[in-house]
Amino acid sequence: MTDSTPRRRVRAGRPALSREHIVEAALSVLRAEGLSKVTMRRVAQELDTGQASLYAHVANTAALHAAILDELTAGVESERSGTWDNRLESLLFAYSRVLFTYPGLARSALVLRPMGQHTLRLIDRVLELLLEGGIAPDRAAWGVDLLLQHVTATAAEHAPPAPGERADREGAGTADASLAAAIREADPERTPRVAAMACELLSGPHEVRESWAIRALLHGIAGTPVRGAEAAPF
Amino acid sequence: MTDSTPRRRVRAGRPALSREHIVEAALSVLRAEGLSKVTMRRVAQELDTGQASLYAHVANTAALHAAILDELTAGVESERSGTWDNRLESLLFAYSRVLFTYPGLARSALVLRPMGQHTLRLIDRVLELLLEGGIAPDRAAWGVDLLLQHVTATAAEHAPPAPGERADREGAGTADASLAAAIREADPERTPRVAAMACELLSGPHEVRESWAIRALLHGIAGTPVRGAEAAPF
DNA sequence: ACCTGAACACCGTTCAAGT
DNA sequence: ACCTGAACACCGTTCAAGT
Repeated sequence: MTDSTPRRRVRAGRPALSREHIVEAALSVLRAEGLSKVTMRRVAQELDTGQASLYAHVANTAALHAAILDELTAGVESERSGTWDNRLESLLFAYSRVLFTYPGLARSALVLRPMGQHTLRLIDRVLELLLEGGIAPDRAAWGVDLLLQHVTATAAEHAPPAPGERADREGAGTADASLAAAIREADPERTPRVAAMACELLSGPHEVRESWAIRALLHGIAGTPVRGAEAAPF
Repeated sequence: MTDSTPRRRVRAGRPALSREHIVEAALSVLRAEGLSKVTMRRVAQELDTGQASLYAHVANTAALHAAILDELTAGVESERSGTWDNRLESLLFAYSRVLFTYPGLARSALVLRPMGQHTLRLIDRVLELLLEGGIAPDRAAWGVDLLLQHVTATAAEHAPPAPGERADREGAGTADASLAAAIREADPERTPRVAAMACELLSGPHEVRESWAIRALLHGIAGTPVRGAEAAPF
């Protein structure tokens, strides 16, 4: 907004570097080649400059990834009709879809804790829906974290390797499969319950489990007092 | 396992390399220098060999990290007395303590999904306690995931930078602080609820929030039917 | 079958020097 | 103030050659 006169000197058509341009370039690299290629070097190359130039606008690689995720969060919206809890679920699913599209980003998100404007909007919207559902403000405030954490962690866990993200012979994609194998082959002596309940542990398509999880979270958030040390009624 | 030997005393007479020796060496590097130093090169150096040698016993770096975490999980146990839910909470806290000690490991755990014998034991124990609490088996089976996911994600989010894990001027440690700042400075126009509830959003010491979260999860798991598509009663 | 040195193909970040 | 090339200090993984 400050520079209305782009001084394109070296090479025609090359605008001055800016945080905005950098994030834009990073996004295009992300879409084309996956998060593993969103490196300072690769993004700088995309902008026809040296990697060192980016550090004037972005603190480090983690900050760049956080900025990307916040940008992608801009498009996350809930359905406009339906009950509050259905709209909330659709909002979380929309966010989940972004994270599943770029699993590497989901994996970083828990650490990055991106707090850009779009992420704040998302938090605000979740809060709004929880309050609309009549959930006590103090429980709603603590519940937001729980809901977004769950969605993010789930994407990090279950999302397939994705575009250019090392789909090796045994990448992150087989994590689910090897987990299933480990549970199915559980020793009935050492881990009797896992062995006995292998079926239940591995049952259900992802969507159904996810829907259950969100309902369980809402149920727990709504029904668990913040102050009282007394046990919740089971 | 004996540790706290500053110099490589491991493989004194250079016995054959084995997966066990490698994990042991990796653990000692972890304890001394943090996860970021648990690299194929550094561990190989610890064993006085070339990095390529490790690949005969460990698939890749991720597998090595998973093996380490499973090993650390061996010591995780619940208190022996108290109500089932208090014992469960103590079990989760014990696991949490391991993850908080090596935050980098927590950060990887969601992706790694380590499924060694000790992790299976932990799952078995959680299942046992849920069933003891009278929670329906199908809900308990799906609930285990939710509980362990939460603990892991929380450690990944909130754990401080730790030993040798890049405690830079703006490492992962300030994530919490910058998040707090972002919420406190939230624009009342764009994000009115975040601005209005900043206090509630940021309130409470970690332990209290964590205890609330686990109670909320248990409450939700116990009270949310797996099959029924009907909304849970709020 | 296991072990090894060396190489390949990358990283993030810093810094002195330019403009 | 911004930009740059070059360098520093690392990575994971592969591979041909050894034993």
